[in-house]
Amino acid sequence: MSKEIDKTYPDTSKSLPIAMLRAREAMMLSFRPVLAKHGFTEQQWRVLRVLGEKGESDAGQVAFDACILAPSLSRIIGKLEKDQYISRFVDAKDGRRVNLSLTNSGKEILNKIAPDVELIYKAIQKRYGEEKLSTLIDILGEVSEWRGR
Amino acid sequence: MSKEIDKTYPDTSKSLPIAMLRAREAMMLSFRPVLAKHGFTEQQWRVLRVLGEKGESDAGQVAFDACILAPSLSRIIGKLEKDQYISRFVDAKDGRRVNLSLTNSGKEILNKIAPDVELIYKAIQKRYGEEKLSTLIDILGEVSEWRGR
DNA sequence: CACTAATATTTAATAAGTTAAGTTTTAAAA
DNA sequence: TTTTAAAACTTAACTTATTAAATATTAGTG
Repeated sequence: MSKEIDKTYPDTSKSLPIAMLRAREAMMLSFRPVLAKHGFTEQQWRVLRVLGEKGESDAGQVAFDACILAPSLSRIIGKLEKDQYISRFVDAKDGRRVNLSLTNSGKEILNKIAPDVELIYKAIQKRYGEEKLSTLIDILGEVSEWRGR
Repeated sequence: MSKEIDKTYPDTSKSLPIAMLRAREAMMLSFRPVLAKHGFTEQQWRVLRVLGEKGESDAGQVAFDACILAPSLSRIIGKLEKDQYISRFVDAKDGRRVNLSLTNSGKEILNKIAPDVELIYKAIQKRYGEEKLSTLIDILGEVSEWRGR
């Protein structure tokens, strides 16, 4: 009877959450400096992008789309509003809801930064191939539906 | 000439970083409560797991393996050491390096929590199939090599 | 209509992420 | 050897994440 390691858990290299973390981090190392150059964090950028895509959306939906928890979003939109990139106004029909949209200034900065970001994305696509990345996104999409056993 | 949207950036649904964020978040919604039940955060857990796997490792290596930046790790190991789950000692050969390892208490808690975590992982595997998940991990591994354009 | 429950957001407290700067120790150059 | 540069880690300052609690509004009940 050898003195073995009690290994009831998988190697970290086979951990899905860690694998996703590493892959994401590798990409963000390229994206972050571009955003930083314009004075934005990745979270702020996600909020701007989501609003640019949807035009107008309530805070809850933006939180979901940008993958940011409500409490974090509250402060993020607080700053973006202060900096005049977004507008915040209470919904007319439901006083609990807060609707958000880009200001002109917000649209301008979005269109200004987007090409730089897209450039990096294109380089990634070129290296790994659209098919592989699209497979990746598909599987990630499926796994995103996971809602606990 | 129609009044089109200036769309030089992709839909957020096609953004790889966001896709990875959402997929990871879906999983962590299952894992986090288990860790929280035992009083650990996911980052603390990653540190414990990495040390359980490697036995002993310097801070820089642990930071890489656990996907945590050095400044964050400094604080995390500060707490784990205070709580007696890990030992921290300066390397004999290189005075700059700090070596880390699990205490007995750390090993115990690791072996106590691991089965609960593994249970969830098995459920995920059962639902999506090992092949698909292994494809996912493979592609994520490739993308992790990305080092800027 | 009064009362209770549910929703949407915000505030608060603690932990972690990110960038820059600071320390200490080692390696390399002059 | 003295000086400089590099490496490993820590500290600091600010932003974000996470959980829980608080606020305000709407919806549902009796």
